[in-house]
Amino acid sequence: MATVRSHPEHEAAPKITEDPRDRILRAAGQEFAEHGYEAATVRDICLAAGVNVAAVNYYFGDKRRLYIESVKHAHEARVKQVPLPDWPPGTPAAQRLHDFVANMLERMLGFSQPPWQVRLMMREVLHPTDACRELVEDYIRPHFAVLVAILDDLAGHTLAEPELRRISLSIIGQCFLYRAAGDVVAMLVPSDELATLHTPPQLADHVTRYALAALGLGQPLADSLTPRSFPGTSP
Amino acid sequence: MATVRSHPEHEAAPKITEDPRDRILRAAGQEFAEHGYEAATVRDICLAAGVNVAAVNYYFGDKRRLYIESVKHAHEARVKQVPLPDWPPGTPAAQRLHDFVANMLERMLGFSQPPWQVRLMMREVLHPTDACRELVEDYIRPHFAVLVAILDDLAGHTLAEPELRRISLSIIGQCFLYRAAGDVVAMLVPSDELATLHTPPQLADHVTRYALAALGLGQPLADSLTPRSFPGTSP
DNA sequence: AGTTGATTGAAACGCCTGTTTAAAACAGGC
DNA sequence: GCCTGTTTTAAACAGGCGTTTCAATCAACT
Repeated sequence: MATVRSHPEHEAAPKITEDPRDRILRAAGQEFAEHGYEAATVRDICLAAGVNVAAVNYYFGDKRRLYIESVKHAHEARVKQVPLPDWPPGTPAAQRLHDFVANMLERMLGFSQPPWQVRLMMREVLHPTDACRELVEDYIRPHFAVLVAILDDLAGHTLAEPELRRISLSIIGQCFLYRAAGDVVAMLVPSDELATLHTPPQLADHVTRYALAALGLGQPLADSLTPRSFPGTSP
Repeated sequence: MATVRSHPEHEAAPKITEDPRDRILRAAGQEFAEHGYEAATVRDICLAAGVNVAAVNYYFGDKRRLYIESVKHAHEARVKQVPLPDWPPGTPAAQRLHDFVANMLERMLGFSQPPWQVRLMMREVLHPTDACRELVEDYIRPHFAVLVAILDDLAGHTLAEPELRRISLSIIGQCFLYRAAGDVVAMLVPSDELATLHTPPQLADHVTRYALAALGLGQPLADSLTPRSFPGTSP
């Protein structure tokens, strides 16, 4: 039963991952991300990983523990892939906000990394299981705290924490929509507009401008040409 | 076991739905909403509906068609339950925006109706199937158009359609987050704060204020006490 | 060589799935 | 009453699921 690895000598063969455990973890992540926990089958995972069906029991015990391990695996890989910028002291809060939003969007939508990792984590967010609490504490809450701190600076420390949290959630929600409901967004927006205006960089600009304008720190999105008293009444 | 029918003549007994077809549809909606299409089982649905397993085949053909029918069923019920306000002419756009957001939040989060209907539709948004296109065309796109029109009025017809769409999506995203990732939000926000500030009415106020401020039509969320040039640098 | 213990392989185990069958129960018209 | 068409029933079907078994294989050590 003991999992004794058998690479006693040189372990410098990082080209192809020949460790069956890692192969299973990666294949499981993709299958779980694509079909969900219940619909993904152990047989398909093992087929994709090129191992026998008994391997998943040998290395992980059962399907549930394999799932939890694969979520953690994807999560750790993602943290390494797209770390938050390390801002030098004195970086303006407005720029940090823009960087933060761009980073979040790149992490959620970017093509630079395999999409199944984010899809897997997204499933946990939408329908939490045991693996979710760990995900929140290790990954989401720290990011959330950074955003709250940026907004606190941005507002000149005049806003209470609850209000900062609400604004943070407003910003996150805008990014989240594109990740979680991207297919529907694509149906609502003309395809050419989607390709030009709804890319991660463009969206980062938009969300940041929106937030800054709402805080009274940037110029409003609509440079009011109508009287401010009854702005909406049609002429 | 037998569901004895005893209303051959007058069918004016709308209290309890005794039509097996409707019972199956409702039970299927709940099961599909809770577990998803693949994980929900025909047997559980029939058990909940109090009918034999063969009934689903008799009335709907197979599981897939039952699913599509149950999505449409829930969708139609929801449209009747929470209709958009019918604003009298001259209603200020700002108020229409607030009403629209409040309506959307009530539809997504409100306790006044069974939650499984929205959960079912949410699944379609997050992982579209055949039933999704119909949902978008009949339900989502008209609502989206209303929001775009409100924002167009609000901005005094100075913004281009693409920009109006982006702002609309920003507003929708804020509401969407609470519905789709509500569990994670609850982990990030203290529970007392959640109960007071993150209720549908409170959120409607917040999202509306946020939007109005961003458009330069309301007072900014942070009444800038810090210089506007480098607002974020810590003192 | 032979031995040991970690890995792998093919096959089988129950169990549950969606779907179908054929007979039974029912309603209404004669 | 009998007959007809619709609805409901219990039982079975073939197939896929997660998991287990046990013998075969392999690498390393004596």
